[in-house]
Amino acid sequence: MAWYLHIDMDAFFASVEQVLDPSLKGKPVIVGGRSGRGVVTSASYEARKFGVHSAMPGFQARKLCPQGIFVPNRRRVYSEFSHKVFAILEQYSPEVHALSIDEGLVDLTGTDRLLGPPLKTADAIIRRIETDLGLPSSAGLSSSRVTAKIAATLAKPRGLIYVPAGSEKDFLAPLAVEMIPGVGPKTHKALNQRGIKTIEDLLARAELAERYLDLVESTERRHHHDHSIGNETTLDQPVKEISQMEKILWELVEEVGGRLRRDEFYARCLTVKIRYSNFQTITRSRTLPSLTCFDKEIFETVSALLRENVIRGRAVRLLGVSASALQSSGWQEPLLNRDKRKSFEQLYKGIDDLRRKYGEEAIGAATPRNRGG
DNA sequence: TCTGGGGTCCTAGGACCC
DNA sequence: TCTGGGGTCCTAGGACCC
Repeated sequence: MAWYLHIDMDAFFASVEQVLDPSLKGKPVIVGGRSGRGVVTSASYEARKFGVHSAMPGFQARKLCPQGIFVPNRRRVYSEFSHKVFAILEQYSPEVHALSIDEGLVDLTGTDRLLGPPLKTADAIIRRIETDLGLPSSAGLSSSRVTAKIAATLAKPRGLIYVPAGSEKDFLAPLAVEMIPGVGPKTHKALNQRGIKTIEDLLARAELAERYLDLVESTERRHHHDHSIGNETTLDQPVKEISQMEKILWELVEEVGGRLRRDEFYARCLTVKIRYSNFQTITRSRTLPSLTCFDKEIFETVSALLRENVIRGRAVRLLGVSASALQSSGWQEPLLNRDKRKSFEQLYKGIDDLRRKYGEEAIGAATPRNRGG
């Protein structure tokens, strides 16, 4: 019998902030949403009482919860805590999958001889995360991965739901279809229009059930078969000038290029993303004849894509750059002749080191980058 | 003061090849 | 003389997730 434990951290970013600053404990902490166009990325349960939730525009959160304590996003800090959480999970099973920064799937199949019954282990894991790191989490334990995930969601906050083998259908049947991961607003609406409101309704329509539940199961199977690295930014003010857009594009390129080199990847496909102020969004991509991880080459491609595709005179509110079809540089054939590539890599490594040491402004390149002069 | 930023996956059409 | 059928790659858009 397979046993899957799905762990989902409660209000993860906000909880980390409360651990790092205990004076925030018990208070309505809201991460993100401080600047004009920002949105909330995490809200403590104290803040949720006021109706604040993640993805909510900041101004709305402030209106609902004026006494909220707004703190900036600290992605790197949350990543470090995420690693600590997974380090704990890995002590209970060799099969641990990170599904996101704050969700993990632990395969407890066959661990009972060593650790005891899965339910006992599940309980031990969430206690351990709480005592070692001070972080609350919720969990679902089931013989199916999807059911475990749904159970973890229903268990929130600080809960554990166990779905005994054989009772999965009874557990799922009364739940709303939108509880199924992968069923978002559009699919939800489409299903509702056909009179399908619960998972039981869905199961009664064999052909649909197959489609959606298959879709869900395959979510688990399909790991990162590809991979991409991107950076995008919403502008403080919409921009109409190409030259201004290129300055911003250059900053995005430096970020993407830096990450490619740090993670030792070459990209074969580059994409530029343009969102106009009416929120219409287009992407334009180009597959390169050869691989690259160099800022200058990336910039040449994405700025060409921008110039060829942006509609002149229309205000742009967001620009993005992303690199995909990545290949690890560890085993990649040399793209340039060996010596040339080496010297390029040394040059870029030097630049990246300086940036790390002295900050982003320490060193530029012979391309526009100082936004606003 | 409408709507972030990081992603993954799926679909669908066209080019191109055999 | 019309018009097959399979496969892969590329591109664009969109749904969805955290």
